[in-house]
Amino acid sequence: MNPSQSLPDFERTLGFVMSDITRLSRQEFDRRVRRFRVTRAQWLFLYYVARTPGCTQAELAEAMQLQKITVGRQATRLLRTGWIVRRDHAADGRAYRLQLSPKATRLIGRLSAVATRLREDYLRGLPPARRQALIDDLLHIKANLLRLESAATKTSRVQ
Amino acid sequence: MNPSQSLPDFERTLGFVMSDITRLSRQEFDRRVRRFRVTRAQWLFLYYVARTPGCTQAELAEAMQLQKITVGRQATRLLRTGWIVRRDHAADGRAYRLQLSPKATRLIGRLSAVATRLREDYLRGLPPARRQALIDDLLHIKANLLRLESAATKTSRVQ
DNA sequence: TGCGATTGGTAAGCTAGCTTACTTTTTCGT
DNA sequence: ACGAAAAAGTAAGCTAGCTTACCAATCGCA
Repeated sequence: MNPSQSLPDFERTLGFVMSDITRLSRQEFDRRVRRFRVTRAQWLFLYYVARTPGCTQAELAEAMQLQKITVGRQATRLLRTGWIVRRDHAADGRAYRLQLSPKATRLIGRLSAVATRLREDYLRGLPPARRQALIDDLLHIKANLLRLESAATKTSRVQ
Repeated sequence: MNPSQSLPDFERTLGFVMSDITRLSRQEFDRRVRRFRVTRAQWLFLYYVARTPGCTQAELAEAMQLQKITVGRQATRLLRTGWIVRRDHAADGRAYRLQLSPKATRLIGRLSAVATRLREDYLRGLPPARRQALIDDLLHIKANLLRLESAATKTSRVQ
């Protein structure tokens, strides 16, 4: 008389497993970097800025696939806590240019090492060939989703 | 002179691809069910309640791997909009029992069909054997993460 | 050259997660 | 049988995402 019998099995479907993995790895990562007093969202932000120093907030929003308001708020928080600096854009009076502060520059390397270590930990026991197949298949799925997205938003995609 | 060269390649690492997939599939799902006026978090909540009707909020938090306050707030929202009903627990004066309202019961089947269809869409072109390998590998990763989690929280896991 | 459209950024207000702290009720060991 | 510990739920206040709406600066074309 288990009432769940009429519903499709979902504990093992892709979406559920992937969101489990996303959640678990986020939690584990957060545990490991808690001592740096920076959240995962903030670390990601800093990571992207490190890759493209001097970028504007709108460029960052495009790269991180976030709304520009989300980026703007995060930038304000990171500014307040001294992880980034905002400079006026020389050629565009509306825009800022974002740079890492020195202490953020020092931090990035260490956080990136934590991420690499975590990845090694959760991939333990998976042979290289399986890892490659896994990433290939996930990229295949991502391409499918991008196709669905562009089909759905051929009208007025507003980033 | 690309400043990113000193940082490890990450666009193709597992974490980034999986979070891309999670985000893209969430967005696509939201697009497809927007007409039902229910968010993904709310649909998930209803789905779990459908599987275990009469559960308490604490049981639901355990099953969904959320904090009980998160479940409690969502329950309040869903109550306000008439998707669930709360009954007093007969044997425990502290607890509620959660049930789907009739309109939610009617909804679940349709939403579940949307999810199934979406899964078919984003798996298109991936042969059954690859699908099986993919889910096996993801479950392997999840098991690794669960081991890391239990190692980290052998002291005072507070759910 | 000037004006309408686009773009960079912010504001307000929502959902949804978290931690910490609390009240009330129940459970369980002595 | 009673008192301490555990458990169910809520409150407050945070991060972080979203949509919609809005300024102000810039661009582009007629």
